Amino acid sequence: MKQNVNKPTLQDVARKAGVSTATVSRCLNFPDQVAGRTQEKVNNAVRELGYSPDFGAKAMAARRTNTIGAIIPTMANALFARGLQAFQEELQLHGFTTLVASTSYSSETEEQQIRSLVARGADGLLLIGHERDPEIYRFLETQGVPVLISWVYDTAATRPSVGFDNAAAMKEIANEVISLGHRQIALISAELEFNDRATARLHGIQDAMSEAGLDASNLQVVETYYGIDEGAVAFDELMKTAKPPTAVLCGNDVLAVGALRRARELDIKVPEQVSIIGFDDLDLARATFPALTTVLVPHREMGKQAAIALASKVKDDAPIQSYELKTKLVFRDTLGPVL
Amino acid sequence: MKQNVNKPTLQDVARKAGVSTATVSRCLNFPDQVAGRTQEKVNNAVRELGYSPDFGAKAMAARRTNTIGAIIPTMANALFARGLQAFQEELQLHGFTTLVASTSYSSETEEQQIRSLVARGADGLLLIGHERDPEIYRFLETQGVPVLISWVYDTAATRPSVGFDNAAAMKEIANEVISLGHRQIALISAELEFNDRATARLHGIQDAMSEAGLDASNLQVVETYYGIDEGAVAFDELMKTAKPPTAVLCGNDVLAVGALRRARELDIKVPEQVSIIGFDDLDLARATFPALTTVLVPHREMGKQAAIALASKVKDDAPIQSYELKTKLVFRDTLGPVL
DNA sequence: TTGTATGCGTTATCAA
DNA sequence: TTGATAACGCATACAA
Repeated sequence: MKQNVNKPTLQDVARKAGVSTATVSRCLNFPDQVAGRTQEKVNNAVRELGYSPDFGAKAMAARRTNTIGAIIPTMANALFARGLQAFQEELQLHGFTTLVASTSYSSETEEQQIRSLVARGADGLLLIGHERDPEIYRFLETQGVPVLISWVYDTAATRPSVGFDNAAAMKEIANEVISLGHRQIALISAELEFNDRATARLHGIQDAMSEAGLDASNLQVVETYYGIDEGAVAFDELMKTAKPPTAVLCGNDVLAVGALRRARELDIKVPEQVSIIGFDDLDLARATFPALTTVLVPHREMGKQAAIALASKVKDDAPIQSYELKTKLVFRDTLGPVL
Repeated sequence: MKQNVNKPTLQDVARKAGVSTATVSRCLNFPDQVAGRTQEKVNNAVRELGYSPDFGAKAMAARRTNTIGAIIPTMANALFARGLQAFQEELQLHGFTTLVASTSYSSETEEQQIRSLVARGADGLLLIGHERDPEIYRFLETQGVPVLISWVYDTAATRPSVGFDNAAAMKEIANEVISLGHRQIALISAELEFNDRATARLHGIQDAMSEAGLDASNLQVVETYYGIDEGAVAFDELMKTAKPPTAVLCGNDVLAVGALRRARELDIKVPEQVSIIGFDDLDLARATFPALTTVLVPHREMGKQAAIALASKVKDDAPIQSYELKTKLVFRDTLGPVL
């Protein structure tokens, strides 16, 4: 590669304005320390040259980047987008830029992304879920990069987190399902490995069932990727088993929408023949027909609180306070009693 | 802020391994140029110290970052996510990292993001649509950062692009609508200012109508943000007008899903009473009931081709070839004849 | 195969 | 209020 155009540097601006580089730097960062006339000269030079400071050089000299990294499993659906948006907006208020990376639910990719963001000088990191190789946590410690875990709140965890109790949320809706007479229950879940949210949700159902005296064999679990089509396929699978479930709980709304679509294609009435329950309460959940019964997760609030916690940690080295958000059942039209 | 932990540097590694910094650098970047025993010593030191190279310093010294920036209007829905994912995957194959930023459809924010990514050393940039302040294009030229425009293909444009003909795509579906007898037509569009895709789609409809001898007054246009709820509100508005449309074209599937939801809430039969047409053919379009008639945009292929074009431009300074992708009408269940 | 020395673009310290 | 200059962490041309 050749870089045939040379980006203007502080030097160039200084030369053009007839001042020193130090003055230009000050003029850009602390304008009040510079005389009005000098400011003008500098600003003109900056404009004429189309100067833009080099981030790398700046980071190196200033020893901080005002950048926070966020690593989420996927951008392919609205699952994380909503919370992330709020996270980003709040951080901007605090003067931080957010760098986003996604992992496609691969712990290997996540590790790469973590290293990449740290290398890029992220002053702090937002990660989803606790579960990952201890080696990574060690790495982050030696690098001195503060981390905040989100999308989960687990009192048993050693690290601070801003999120909700995945197990309790799922247990709550499972209790409703059971109280409506459902005995054959299924869960369409994300892959469980390295996904403590998904695992916790499964445990929530198992808890509810065992408390209701239901045998574990009454629960069928299908693990799949997140996606509408995947939800449809999983639903198909479940309906073909010897004892098809009368209630299908889904790890998220996207999967539930897929299940709902396939139910319609198979001419299975929802909720008369099968109940389908989502998780997250995305916009999507109200767009289907029948509208999806689901669990509301306050994503925006979660993103905002995570941003506040991380910003104050990075700026003032304040210890991160864990913060629990409450989920809420949203009853719409896809959950009904067993007939 | 205090950084109480000091990140290990090349120096530290070199000292620990008992070699020079140059050797460490080589060992990390060109392992074959280093003796086996030396490699071991260095790698051990790297591991023990948890060393990770400083991106800023690296970029400054190497004068390139292997980073491509992509700036999209929003991450809040799947509209851009699908194409971006493919873009990113392809770039990774070519050894590039992708940095993503979003603008919330604000041209001001877009300018900030462009400057930010350039400052961060992006070797190239992917931008959506042609229309923006000429000043920005000048800036990018003085910075020597190659730009590729996507999501549009416009033979009239001076800059190379990888995308599709928005006007033609919308015109094609509008022709179908008109041939089914629709005379009162509406468009629920994104805001038109600084959005040449939305503008082109509007023109496509206008073209089709004028060719069919329909007066412009038969077309109602509602501009709104992208979102399911926004689509619902816009549909509401349209149905309250003196001459409600019999066909509602939407700038994208997300708006169409919202319109569809509101139609159901208002007990308006689709497509018997009103036809609703989407754009993009997201997964979403098959999840609704009735399933959405829409225009397929090959997002993944578009992202991939954009990545290929941009990568070869950055690596080999090859001129960017514009590339046109074809859209396709997808007839499902929301478009019918006027009864 | 390895080491030395220099420069990358910026900030920040110290003088003037 | 300004200027000279020393870091910052790394890559690389050149020497050994």
